[in-house]
Amino acid sequence: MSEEAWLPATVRTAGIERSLKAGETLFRQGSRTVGLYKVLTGKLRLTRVDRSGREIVLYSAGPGDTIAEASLFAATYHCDAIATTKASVCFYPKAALLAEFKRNPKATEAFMAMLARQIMQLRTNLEQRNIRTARDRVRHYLAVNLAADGRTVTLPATLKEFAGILGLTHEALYRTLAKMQRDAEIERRQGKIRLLAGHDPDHTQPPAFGV
Amino acid sequence: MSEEAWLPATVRTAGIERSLKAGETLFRQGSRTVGLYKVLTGKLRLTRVDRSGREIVLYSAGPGDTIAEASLFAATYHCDAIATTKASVCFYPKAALLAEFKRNPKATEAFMAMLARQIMQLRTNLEQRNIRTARDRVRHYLAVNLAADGRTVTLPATLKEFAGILGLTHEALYRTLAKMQRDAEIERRQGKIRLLAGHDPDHTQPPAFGV
DNA sequence: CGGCGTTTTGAGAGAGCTCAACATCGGTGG
DNA sequence: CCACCGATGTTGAGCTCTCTCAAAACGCCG
Repeated sequence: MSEEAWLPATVRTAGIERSLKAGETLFRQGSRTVGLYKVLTGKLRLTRVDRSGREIVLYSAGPGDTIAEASLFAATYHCDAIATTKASVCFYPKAALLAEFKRNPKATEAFMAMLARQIMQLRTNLEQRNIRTARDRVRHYLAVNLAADGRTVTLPATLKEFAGILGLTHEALYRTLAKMQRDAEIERRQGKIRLLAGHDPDHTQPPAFGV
Repeated sequence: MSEEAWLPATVRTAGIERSLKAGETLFRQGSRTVGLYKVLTGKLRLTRVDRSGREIVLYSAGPGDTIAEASLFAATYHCDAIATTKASVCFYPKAALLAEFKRNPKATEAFMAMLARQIMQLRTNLEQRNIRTARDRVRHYLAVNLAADGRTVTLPATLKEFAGILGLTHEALYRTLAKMQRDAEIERRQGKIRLLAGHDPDHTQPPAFGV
């Protein structure tokens, strides 16, 4: 997840850089955990393979994101990490981090907060997967990932990747986006989507009180 | 999530018990966070309401589970907590916990580990939601929730609740279970499901290496 | 210029959702 | 003790939506 601040300088310097070619594997589900990684450049995806051999995307990590944090406390990784594009990561050994946490409460709290944020993010993803129609799923994604202007969203590099994140086939996504364009609900330009007037996003976490 | 050990005695005693009637709300999405809760008896469900007004279950918490941990670091709760049955919970004020974490590294590490486990759990749920057919979803649930004997699974109190956890309509679940019984894949007896021979569960996290 | 992967569009089929009716169970009150 | 009532459990039929398989532009890179 995107969080720059939690790594104290002492640990940051212990990081070991590594670069990966597109398609290269960083770690596999089941292999022993050695530490966590921070994405410097490029994109990695965290995936699992279901029983029908289909690859499902658990998370798509970009620069600044940290991956495999949860594995700090597990013996083995619980998903695959594969480079989607050429990428470079920084590796932080498990022992160094745990030692640092023992010493530095600040770092600990920041790390905990990051884990907490990640949990919320995952809950949001889970919510997303419960939406049945492709159109509403796209809408939900847009609502959650709106830029500061409240009108545009930057899409993942390829639509195929986007489809994977949404849990749709790419065909279904193409069709849905095309339909939404025809209906003047969105506008697509160079990897960005713009919501058009009359189609305000519903805020997934409204400041709603009251029973 | 189920974890008994992370609460140090000093904080445990700061807990305030509270009981809820079936259907009563513990907290609502959007309201200010005051702390986290541990379920003592009964069941609570964490839900969100999607735009179509449908309630979706993010998590179903039973005795021993802790809920709203992530909210420790957030200003507002990000989902609803509603008692499914008559229930009692123990409330731990945010400030007390944070203070304890500053003092007690052991507690901190245990809490972090719990967050990490929860992340893994959520990833598993996410994986589950990617399964399209009801039958495979049930199979996946069974595989992940098998008791020690490797053959039986205790279901949630009602099938409706179970359907919610699986992200299916209750009708679809009824039909699927009935079919699986007809096919002699499972056996249902008093709230439990038993896998029958010839239908070994696939282990979702196999000790698989290779590649 | 020739692959190779992404982007599109087409047609068909399967699976769950929706709406609807009915059975069953447990608790409540007459 | 029994009738009533609400919620859960169960089954039926039709519909809609995505998935799947297929094929064809399009873009990029060697």
